[in-house]
Parts: sequence; structure tokens; C-alpha cells
Amino acid sequence: MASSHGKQNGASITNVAALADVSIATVSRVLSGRRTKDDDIARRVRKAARELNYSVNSAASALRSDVSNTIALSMPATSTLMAASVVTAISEAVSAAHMQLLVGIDSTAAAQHRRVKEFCRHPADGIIVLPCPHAGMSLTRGITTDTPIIQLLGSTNLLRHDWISIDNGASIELAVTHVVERGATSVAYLSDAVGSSDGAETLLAFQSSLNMLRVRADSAWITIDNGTVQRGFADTMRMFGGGTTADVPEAVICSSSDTAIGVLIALGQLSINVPGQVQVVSLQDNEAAASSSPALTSMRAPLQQMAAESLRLIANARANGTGAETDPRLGRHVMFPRRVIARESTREGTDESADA
Amino acid sequence: MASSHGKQNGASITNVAALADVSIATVSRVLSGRRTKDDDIARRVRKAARELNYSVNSAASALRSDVSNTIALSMPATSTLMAASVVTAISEAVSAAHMQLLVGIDSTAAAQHRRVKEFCRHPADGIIVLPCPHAGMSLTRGITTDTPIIQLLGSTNLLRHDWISIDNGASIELAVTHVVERGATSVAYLSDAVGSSDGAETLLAFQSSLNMLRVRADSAWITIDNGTVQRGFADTMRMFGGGTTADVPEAVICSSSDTAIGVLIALGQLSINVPGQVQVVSLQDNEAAASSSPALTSMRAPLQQMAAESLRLIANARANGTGAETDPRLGRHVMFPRRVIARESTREGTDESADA
DNA sequence: TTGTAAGCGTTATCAC
DNA sequence: GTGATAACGCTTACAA
Repeated sequence: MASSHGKQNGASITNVAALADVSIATVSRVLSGRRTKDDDIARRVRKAARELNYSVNSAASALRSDVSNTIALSMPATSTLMAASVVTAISEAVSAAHMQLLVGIDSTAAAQHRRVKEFCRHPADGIIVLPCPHAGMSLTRGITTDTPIIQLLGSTNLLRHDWISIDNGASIELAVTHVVERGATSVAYLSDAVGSSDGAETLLAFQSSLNMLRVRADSAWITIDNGTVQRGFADTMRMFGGGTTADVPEAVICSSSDTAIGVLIALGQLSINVPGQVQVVSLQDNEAAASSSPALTSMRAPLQQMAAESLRLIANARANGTGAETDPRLGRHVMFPRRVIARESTREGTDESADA
Repeated sequence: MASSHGKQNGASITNVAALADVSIATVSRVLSGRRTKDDDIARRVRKAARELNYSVNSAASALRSDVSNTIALSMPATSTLMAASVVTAISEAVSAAHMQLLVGIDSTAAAQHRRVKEFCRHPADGIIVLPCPHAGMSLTRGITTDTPIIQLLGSTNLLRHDWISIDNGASIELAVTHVVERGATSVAYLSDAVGSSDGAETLLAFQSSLNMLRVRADSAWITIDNGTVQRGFADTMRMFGGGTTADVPEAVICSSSDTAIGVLIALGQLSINVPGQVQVVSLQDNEAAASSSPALTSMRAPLQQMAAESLRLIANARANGTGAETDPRLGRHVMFPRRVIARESTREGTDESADA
């Protein structure tokens, strides 16, 4: 073998053991925390490891112990911000647990099926699956494995495993509550029908929130269309452009931030003050929301929490054996509501949410 | 150890060898393609592997051969679409090469430095680094490794390794050419000054394009501001809202799609036809661009090509030994211009770019 | 071409 | 608690 390609790093456990004058078994125990005492031996080992710039060879460790310290993530190829934020959140949680993150991105359900199968084979301690938009129930069909699998997001429990998702109903209820607490007595809802079942669920919950919170919504104020800026602009011009005597809502809730920004622009054009005369909220935060003027109050899924919960479920499954063996249920279903990021487009209220 | 946790998959190379009635060495050779003949033995081995649902244990393979078939990607925590698309492109290229992708996301230059150092230790055959926005030259300081490292994007060669980036100058020249070919003789440019050195480079190239292509641009048509929808709306109202006799450009080029969408809305409000009276182009595609009306012509970096080139450079470096040893230069620098995705906001021209 | 056998660096087992 | 030693599953000289 050419000299150009050798060990990446000269130090192995043997060198550390020699320098610390102990056996390799002791080094392994000290460095993996299986030896609790913090005596002279432990210090010597740690010092030697530091001096040699040693870190364990994960391949050897994985081979011997069957623990790879690796989480695998399978997700679709959407270029949506949500997806990017999910990866970031999971990466941070995985790093915090001193693990590595393996990512596979596929644009079809079939490719994702192959990917998950591949992940099951060997190198992952746990698998997180964000199902492709139109994936069927067959995502894990024919796959039998001891590797814990959890589904993140998606509209239905496709995998028959643990499932972490967003509570759409609770989310919009929080949005309506937010504007009502700030004085609104009537609300419009510009729905984005894209995620069909999600959209329907949200719309239903919106209507029940109206009753619960005694808020009025004219049927012309509830529209279903795409999530573009222009749609928000056009809907607002139609709703609010009818002269001073027209009946208009005191708050507008939009599925997408783009739509909400269209609303803001139209209201600005009509010289209607936000949040003074009308409050505006988006159910889904994006980068533009924070930099619009007025800055847009919007909602965001607690992805850090969801990522942490994913790892917790995986760790549990590994500790207890596969969930399906010890637990006859399909799998736990944990739902998180989105949280309100209060910005300038709604009135200041009693609470103050921090804007990350 | 509890029975719940054993081998992920019962089949190992020994089982395959037994079933195919050959030695494990032969199995290894057949399955790794080191044995070219396709005779009865090869078929028996492949059949046995298939029947046992066998796939190599990557940990064992990596341990023995020092080849992990893994590419590591370090990137910042931007939630921008560009970042998401980069990961997708790299993931696809890596999968096509039958490798795995390890991802680490960090929000500070220091964390990224640690990450790259960690990646260098063991489990990666090559490392792709997207530098944090404000990373200094110290990203790989103190890191010595045989693992090939390449920098993707970023404004300067921070790593002193091979570097793949976007040709901003060529990109805007292509944008100007695009509208000029379609009849524009005067152009406005709504610049986004965020990426300071990128922005400056682009602005400079814009101005030299004007001379080269004999296009006019009033100094009031070149503005530098944020990349929001509202900025595009406001700038357009100012430029075009001055009555019918005002001097207005025949094309508007925007750094960001959001800004361009603001331009479209304002022009619609002013009843100015797009692309008939004014063409609009964005230098950076996003999801909203395709769904606006009229659909927005915009530019997109050829990320698939850039990802493939990254892997090619890594493979080269591995084959030739570390670049720095055999090649005294800092590293190759490969630049790709963005490509025009022609949509409705510019007139139909001679060529027709496909919209992926 | 094929089989035999020696490792790769680590963790688990078993004596002490 | 510590140290010797045997695995883990694979690739690769080397011998046949």
C-alpha cells in the first residue's frame, strides 16, 4: 500500500495503554465511562489519550459491540424550509448525544423503502423516517429488524411504529386564542389546502375554535387556495378593499407566511394599520416572516423538542427491546402543537414569546 | 445480553460461504467485484447472498480496509433553501456512488472546526465543507489528515483545499444576456447586499455587463437593500409609479425571488404587463418562484453537477494521495455559473430551458 | 483462480 | 478493579 494512505491518525488504544502504563482493557473502561473511579489511573489514561490526540475507532467499536452511535435519517427531497429545519434540529440533538447522523434523501416512496431497508441492515442504532408526501403504508413492509424506527411528521401512522407529529388542531386553536387575547372578535382564515388531510384537520379545528372562543368568521373570510404571496394580496384586496363601511375581520390567520406577507402588503397599500386595525398571523414561520415589516407573528413546530423526543424513544426501544415485542400497541403517538412566535403583526399581549 | 439485542441481520459472510460452498475469501472477492469472471461460482455466491438477504457489515469492512464508503458533510445551520438543495444534491450523488452520507450541522465557526476535526479522525473517505457565513481562515488550522477535504461554496478559499463555488459574475451576465436577447435595452438591478463579497462581485459584473451588452441602466434603477417581498414592491412603486411619461427600465433583475415577487405584485397593481412591457428575473430560484403568476424566470446553481464534481475531486485525491503532497497548489478552484430557468416573466426566446 | 490464515482496533469474558 | 485473551466480520497477503 502506498505510504500516502495509512491510518488517519496514529494513535490507537494500544498506544494510550502503553503511555498510561495500563492494559488496553482499562483504557477502554476509563474512556467509555464504565469505570467510575476518578483516581490516578483514570487521570493517567485521560492524559495519555489527550496527548496522543486519541479517539476511538468507531468502526472497531461498532464491529465489536454492535453499537454504532449512529442515527439514520430518511427524508424526502422537498426543498421546503421545514425539511431543512428538521435536519438541523435532529443534527443538533444527535450531536448532543455524542452520536453521528447518517442522512438519506429520496424523492419516491419506493426509493425511501429501499433506503430504510438499507439502514436497517447495519450501521444505525436507530432510524428516523420523514415519510415522502405520497408514501403508502408499505414503507416498512417486508422489513424485519431490531433497529428502532420512528416516524417523524406525516399525516398518518405509515410505519406502525412510534410516531411523532404536529398537533394541527391545537396549533390553530392557539393561533385563534392569540389574537382573541389581543382583542380580536372576528377572524379570517386563508387556508392552504396542499397537505390535504392536514389542511382539512386544521380547517375543522379552526371552526370549532370559533365556537369555543366566541369569535365570528363570515363565510367569505374563509378561503382555500395556494400559499403564494399573490393569493394573500388578492384575497385581502377583495376582503378589505370594499370601502369604509364594509364588514371586515379584526384578524387574519394564514396557513403560509408567504400568504401572510401578501396580506401585509395589501393592508399597507390600503393604509390599514397592522396590528392596530387588523392582526395577522401565519401558521408556519419562515425566514421572510421575521424580516417583513411589520415583522410577522407566526408559528413554529418545536423541532428541537421533537428531535429530542425521537432520540428518547429510540433509546427506550433499544433499552427495552423492540417496541413491537414488549408492547402490543402500534406504537406511541406523540403530538406537539406549534408555538406562537409573537412579533409586530399582533398586538402586545400579556405573555412575551422569545424570538429565536 | 438479552435476546432482544443481537445481530441486526443473521447473515454474515460465513453463512454465505457455507451456502455457496466456497470460502469466505471467494465470497468477498465476488461481492466486491474483485473477481471478474461470471461463472457458476460467482452465480452461486450471488444467489446465496440474495437468499440470505446478506449485505456486508460496513463496520468490519471499514475496520479492515480503511475504506468506509462514507462522505462527511459539514454545513452551517442556515434554514435557507439553498442549503436544503445542497444536501439533497450531495445525498443523491453519494447514493449514486453507493456511499453513505454523514451530516454535521453547526452554527458557529468554532463548532464547525471541531466537527471537521472529528470527521478527519476516522469514519470518512472524504469531507465536504460548506463554510459558516463568517468563518475565518482557521477552519482547518491544526488539522492534518489524509482525508480529502473540499470546500463547497463560500466567498473565499478558506480551507486551502480544492474549492467548488458559484461564478457570480458569469451568472448575472447570463441574466442580463437573457433579457437582452428577448428585447430589453434597459435594465434595473435590485441587489441584495447580504453576502457582502458575493454581492459586490455581482454588482461589479452587472455594471460591466451593461457596457458589454450595450444596455442602459439609470443610476436610480440600481438599489441595494434587503431581499424581502416588500422591498421589491416598494422599489417598483417608486420606479414605475411616476406616471406614463416616466423613464422606466424594460427589465428588472433581482437578487432574491422574494424581491422579484414583490416586483411582480407591484407591476400587476400598476397594470404593467409582464413580460410584455417589463421582464423580471431573479438570480436565485425558490419554491415560490415557480408558483407565482406569472411564473418567475430565475436562476439556479447546478447543484447536481457541483455535487458530482465534489465526489470526483475526492476520489481523485484518494487515488493520487493527498492533493497537497502531489500538487503544490492550494487546490483546484472550480466555478459553476447559475443557469436560467426560463418561465413566464421573461419573453419566450430562442432557447427553452427545462424547468425541473 | 482458490483456500488458509493473519490481522484491523475495539469490547466482552473470565480469571485473578 | 485489573489484565490477558478471545471474539466481532471482513479484506488481503500468501500458499497451494
